[in-house]
Amino acid sequence: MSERNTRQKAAVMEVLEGFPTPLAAAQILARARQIVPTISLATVYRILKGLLEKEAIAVVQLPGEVPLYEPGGKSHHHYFRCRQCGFMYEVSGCMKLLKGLVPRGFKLEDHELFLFGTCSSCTGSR
Amino acid sequence: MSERNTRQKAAVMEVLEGFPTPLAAAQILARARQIVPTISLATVYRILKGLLEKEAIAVVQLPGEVPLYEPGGKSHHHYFRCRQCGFMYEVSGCMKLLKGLVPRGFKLEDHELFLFGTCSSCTGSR
DNA sequence: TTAGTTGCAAAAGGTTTGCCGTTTT
DNA sequence: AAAACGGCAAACCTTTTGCAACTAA
Repeated sequence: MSERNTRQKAAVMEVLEGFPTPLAAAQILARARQIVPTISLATVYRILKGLLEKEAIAVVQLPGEVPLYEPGGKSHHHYFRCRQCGFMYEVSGCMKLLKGLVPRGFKLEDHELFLFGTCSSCTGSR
Repeated sequence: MSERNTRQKAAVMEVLEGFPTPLAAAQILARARQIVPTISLATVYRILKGLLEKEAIAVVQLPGEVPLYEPGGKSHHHYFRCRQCGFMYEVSGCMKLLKGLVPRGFKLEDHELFLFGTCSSCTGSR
């Protein structure tokens, strides 16, 4: 038989879509429990896995941190993480300039970019 | 008292410096054991931690993979990982062009970039 | 009815820590 | 001799899996 629509799946997607930044599995669990109190962490992981395969969500893998999840379908983007407040700002307009970085004969298929620094709220800039 | 010079530390550094690409903790252990057969994984981790603090080595954190370690003191660089053969090619000449990506008022302090694709050996290019 | 799902608990994989005996200085 | 250090095993954390009970269709 085919895939079922369960309260748990709906809750996970609702959490992901209702939050402005990517979330870790544990955070998703906490928020999903406000909707379906009995949902377990194992279920969250299983649902995330399924959603990833369907590309309904995407993973954000900051170096050295646990994976974060966000709704899929967004256009190509990267993140700027503020070291002061921890907030992750989406950055778009990523250049194809990267192509110039690889030697002749190399085929660049994909890339991952993370920016770190201080956001305008934290620097006091306006 | 101050830091000691042990065979284990020497072995870990020797492994790291003698290898062309970054290595994972488990790989470092395997190779270090050829020098000091009794060295343990816990010791490798403790030594790596100490070397990191002194910045004698650096970590390479590919998204979704275990941390890799390389000798420190290299100039700013990134990696191109070939999806066919898995080899990691060092890429330098990273642009400050990134600065144009962040909004006004944001202070860009650091960045992490990973390139993925196929290397020239694997494409058959010459 | 019944195959996909869920919860729970156990397992796994990687990294860290406590304890105590060993080694460098 | 003493402070560091190393080995071993246990602890930790996050993610995965086995299994019996549950539930959407």
